[in-house]
Amino acid sequence: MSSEEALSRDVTDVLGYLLKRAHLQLSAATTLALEPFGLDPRTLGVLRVLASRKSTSQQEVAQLLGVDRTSMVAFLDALEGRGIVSRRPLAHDRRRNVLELTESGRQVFEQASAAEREAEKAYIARLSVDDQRHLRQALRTIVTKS
Amino acid sequence: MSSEEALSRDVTDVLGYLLKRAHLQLSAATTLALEPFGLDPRTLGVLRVLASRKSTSQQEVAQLLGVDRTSMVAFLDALEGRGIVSRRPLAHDRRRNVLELTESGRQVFEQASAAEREAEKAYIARLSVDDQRHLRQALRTIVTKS
DNA sequence: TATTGTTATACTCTATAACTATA
DNA sequence: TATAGTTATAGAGTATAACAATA
Repeated sequence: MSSEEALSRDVTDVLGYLLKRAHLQLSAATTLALEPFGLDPRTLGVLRVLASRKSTSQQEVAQLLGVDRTSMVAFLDALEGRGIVSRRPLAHDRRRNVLELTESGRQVFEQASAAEREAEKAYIARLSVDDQRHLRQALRTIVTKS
Repeated sequence: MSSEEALSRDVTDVLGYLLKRAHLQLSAATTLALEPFGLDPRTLGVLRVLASRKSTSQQEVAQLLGVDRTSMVAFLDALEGRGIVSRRPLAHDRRRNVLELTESGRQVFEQASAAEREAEKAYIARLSVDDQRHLRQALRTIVTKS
């Protein structure tokens, strides 16, 4: 590669910058949109996993979200304290906790999920509908391993 | 929004997840690719700014990269110690430091920049060339403010 | 002996405030 | 008084190690 080529590379040519900035910008917008519900994007992610499964353990949620199991404890302490999630030992393996959305937890989740979706829509509103679809699909493709 | 709609939303439908994961995955790959040069992606970003400008102050670099000016100090301490960047007070305003890539710094930058580019190419290799272009363009569009 | 949840700890990254030297 | 660089400090987020209860 010639020196001129390297020199001509702008910050907005660096994919890492673009992804980082896009993530930070959207994250800020989503955080704001979720504030009225007392949730942040990561906590909503926990609720989403719980909403999509009949019964889940803390470790299972952690693995699905790609976070450490120790990170789950504080999340669930807060969610349980607010009556959004119930946590009780599994009958036939008392090491595991069974996690479930409460009825009010499910309502909070659905409202907050809708707010998150609106924030995303607003963030990519400058793209055509086709470009929005292509962006999502391209990200899915590169993010999916193997 | 109906309950079924909210429930059907998978993690890979959430744009925030996709952007976060893509950023983390690419960041890991780029970090690995830059290791032989003793650089990480953010430090290479500093070098890129210096390579593209005749003369720069620490504050100017910080603003261009969107980081705090206090973050620059440690980066530049390390880069100066390795003889990659020179730092001297500006003659007619001795509060400011003039930052410049040294000759060997420029070589390191160009080699590392090429390695970064290769890592990016590999990361999005599963997309068609057209889709790669569209992805970059879509990200530029949404990241660019106003 | 291995696993789940928990706690304590440490490490990275970044932001805030205060200090210095210059202007 | 305002600004550039610096330093010290604190906060968020995450990872590691060790522990108790259970299998």
